[in-house]
Amino acid sequence: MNQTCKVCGEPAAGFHFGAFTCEGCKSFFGRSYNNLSSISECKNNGKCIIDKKNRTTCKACRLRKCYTVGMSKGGSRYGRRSNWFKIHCLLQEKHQQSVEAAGKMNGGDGNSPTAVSPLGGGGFGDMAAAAAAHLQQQQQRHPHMSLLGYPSYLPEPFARHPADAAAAAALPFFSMMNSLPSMAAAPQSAFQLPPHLLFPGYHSSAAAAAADAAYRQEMYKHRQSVDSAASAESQRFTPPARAPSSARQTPIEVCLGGDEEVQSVHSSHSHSQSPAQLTPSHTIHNPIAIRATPPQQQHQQQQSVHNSPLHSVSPQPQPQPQPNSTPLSFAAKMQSLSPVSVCSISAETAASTPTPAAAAAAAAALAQDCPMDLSMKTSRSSVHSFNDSDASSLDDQEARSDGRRKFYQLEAESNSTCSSSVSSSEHEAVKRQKLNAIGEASASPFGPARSGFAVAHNAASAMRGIFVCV
Amino acid sequence: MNQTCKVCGEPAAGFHFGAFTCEGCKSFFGRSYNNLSSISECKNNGKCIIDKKNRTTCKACRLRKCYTVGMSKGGSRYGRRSNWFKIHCLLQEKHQQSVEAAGKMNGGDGNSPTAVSPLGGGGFGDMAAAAAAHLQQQQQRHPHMSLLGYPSYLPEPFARHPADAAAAAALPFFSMMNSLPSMAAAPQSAFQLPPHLLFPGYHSSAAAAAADAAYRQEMYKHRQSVDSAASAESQRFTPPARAPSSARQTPIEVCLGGDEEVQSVHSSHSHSQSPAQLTPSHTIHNPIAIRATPPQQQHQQQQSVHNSPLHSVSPQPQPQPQPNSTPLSFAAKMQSLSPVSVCSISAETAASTPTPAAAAAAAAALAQDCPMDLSMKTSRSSVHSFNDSDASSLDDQEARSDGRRKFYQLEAESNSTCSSSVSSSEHEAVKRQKLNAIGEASASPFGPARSGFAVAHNAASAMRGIFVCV
DNA sequence: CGAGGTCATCATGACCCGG
DNA sequence: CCGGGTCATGATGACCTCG
Ligand SMILES: [Zn+2]
Ligand SMILES: [Zn+2]
Repeated sequence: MNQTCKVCGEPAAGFHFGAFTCEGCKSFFGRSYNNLSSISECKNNGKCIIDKKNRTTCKACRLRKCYTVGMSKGGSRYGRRSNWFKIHCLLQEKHQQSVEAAGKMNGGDGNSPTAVSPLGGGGFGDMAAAAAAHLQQQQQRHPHMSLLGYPSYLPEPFARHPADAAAAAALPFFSMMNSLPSMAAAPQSAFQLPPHLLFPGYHSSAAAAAADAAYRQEMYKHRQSVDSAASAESQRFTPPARAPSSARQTPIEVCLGGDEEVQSVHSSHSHSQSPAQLTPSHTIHNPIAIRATPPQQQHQQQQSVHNSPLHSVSPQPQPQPQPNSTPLSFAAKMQSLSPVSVCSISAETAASTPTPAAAAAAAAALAQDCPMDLSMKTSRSSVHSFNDSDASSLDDQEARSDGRRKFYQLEAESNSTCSSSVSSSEHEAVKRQKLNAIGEASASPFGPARSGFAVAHNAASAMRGIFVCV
Repeated sequence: MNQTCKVCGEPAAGFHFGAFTCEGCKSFFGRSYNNLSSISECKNNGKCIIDKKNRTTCKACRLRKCYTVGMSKGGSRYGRRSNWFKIHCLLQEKHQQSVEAAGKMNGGDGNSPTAVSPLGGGGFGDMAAAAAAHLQQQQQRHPHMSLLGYPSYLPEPFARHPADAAAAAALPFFSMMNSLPSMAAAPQSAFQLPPHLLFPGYHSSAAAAAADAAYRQEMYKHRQSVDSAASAESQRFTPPARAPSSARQTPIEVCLGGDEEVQSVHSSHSHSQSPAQLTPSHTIHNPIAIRATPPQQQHQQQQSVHNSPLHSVSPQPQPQPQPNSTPLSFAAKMQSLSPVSVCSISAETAASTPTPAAAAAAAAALAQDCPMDLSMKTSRSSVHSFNDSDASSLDDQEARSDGRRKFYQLEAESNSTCSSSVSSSEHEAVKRQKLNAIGEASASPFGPARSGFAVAHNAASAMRGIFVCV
């Protein structure tokens, strides 16, 4: 390969999380992404230069550089080929079709609703194809904005506090970003995916700026949540915890609910009857919900999904408390950006909420609780302080012993037969703690912007197995 | 106590190594002092600000700050009171005497040979008293220059390479230092000990600059030794290793030789007959060779030492290959500065070399192999790669398996009865490795300046139990 | 091939003990 | 009281397995 780590310059071990990185930076990103609390602020205004020698000296700048070079959970691959490869192949095909379609009949605003990629039965590209088909159906203006972890190109005022302004000024091409708002706000092609997802090693300045903004935003949110653990603003979306009757409204349960009515390709039902009854963490680690079916079948499935009354997501309520054309909405949108966006949920499901209002709530809750992948364990063989009081069915239950834990809700299986999980092994306890950490991080004040992307949420949640969480 | 750590600002745990520090900074200094190889260069030109948050992010700057606030191995205490307290009490007394003596008869250049402190039998202050008495006898111009780890105030050209110049410019009061060369080069009082040793918490700018220079010098030496592991310049002082016949010239053996003819107060002879025969590391950990005898007796001992033909150190050969008045000699002197200087040798001895030439060689060798205290273990319960081939008597033997190991010489006991140390426990192996590391660090190109302080070396080596190594 | 888990290794600092 | 040893804890990254 002969590539070097885009983060530290060491010889790269491969293409990890969307960029060529070494083993160390790969592990670091995998560890740090969900664990912002372990990263302390840079003491050098974020201007640290990361190389092989001092990559461990400033975790903030290292993570920032990870984002800058295009790393994200969304840039990861599922299956034998990388996401990048799949999307690249699909999108090239798609772009070609779109171009020739535009040249032939010149329809629409460029997002001509062409057929889904005939690239077909190869077995890859399905995920992006599904997303493309659905998003084209929805006629979204910025379909890629929250797809695959890539935030929008919208420039941000960058005036949260002086340090932010300084960091923005330090960005090499940020001024160029500001001078091209139209390109950023209104991409010409509906499937103009970010180049760093299309071509590894290539990262546009806009991508770098957006990644940097995403990183800073994430850190900002984290700081907010750390500083004010239980602020009043976080009450806007009160977690409906500990109420089994309101299970329909818990965020993850919405993700996983109605699983039985969706055919499962990599379903975990086969071994879900194990005596331990599979705690949620285990469930998350099941095969990822990427459909490996050909596009035609995928199309049919989507149609069926849309025909089902449970999946009536087309007329979304779109609750947007903020106007979306003022500069403030820009900031609000920026605030809703999350550096990592694809929420890998096992047991592929669709957003199967009974009512549109519930669907919107589910989308909002999704936004609140995602990203929620339970990646690498950060601690091993340590008993921790988790109380093994009775641990009756992690689902819809609030951890109540540790002061730092807020809540967590998670439906272990689609059908709620798993009401008595044993949670015996500490392995699961560790993962439960991770869940708590995620819930804690997601409890940050995150109000106005979350619903601003409800439409994207719904679009994503209508896709089976792919959940885009901003 | 209500003091704060002078390094990081955390509430201090006590007075450690010459400054009020927290537990962390104390441990860090104890670990890092002998272990420069574990400290990588600062990526921020040494301008990192050390506080509680980011004290672990830049070890170079942390260690530099440790030196800046006056920490040194020589600042440590032996006994119930701290070194600082002892010297403080003695020197205050001494200074008072000197002042009133100067006011009365106005003799000499301020170093009036007054009687040694009558503070006497209290049991503390003896070490400094001995040093004071001897140094007054020798009429050294800069007696404190290499005493107790405090380097001279000589300014340095600071033009090793551009980074050095920048670092020097960053020093707050360095320009002031350059404007006062006379004060720095010729202290008015013979016992004008550095204020940071007299008053904890007080650090003059000169002290800070000198500490910084010492730190940079140490790092420079280390870098040199790392870059060119076996450079030609290091051959100038070939270690007389592996030759038992030349044991008289091995550096440490010179320190410890002739021990039987010096009365031992805290001698380790009582338990030196243990079956393991006490590897050198163990010997170093014996009670430190600070005389606890009253000054009068100390005075007599010194006299006897000087009367002995073995200790004819008064007419030192003073091999100085460089002239000592040119600017180059400044740099050379600066190069000879070591941040930590008091070499605590167990089994208190005097420099008992047969010939003056050998005494000079011993001083040079001392300078080469000190500091050599074997402080805290850095690795535990790891077998390492040390070859346990036969390990016959660590003394005067060269470690020959590891490529990075250079040599080490150490006389375990004064009388060479310990020719068959077992070195069975890996505990000792670890310490042996530390010895190797020290030898490695001291094998750096260090030529012209070492002998430049031969007079100080001899003065120090003539003092029993206190060895000043620059 | 890449994601994620494992675990040897190391740095850190709170704690303890001996002098 | 301080130097130094101990060791629980956390971070790191090379290596491995699985899909
Ligand atoms: Zn890297
Ligand atoms: Zn400190």
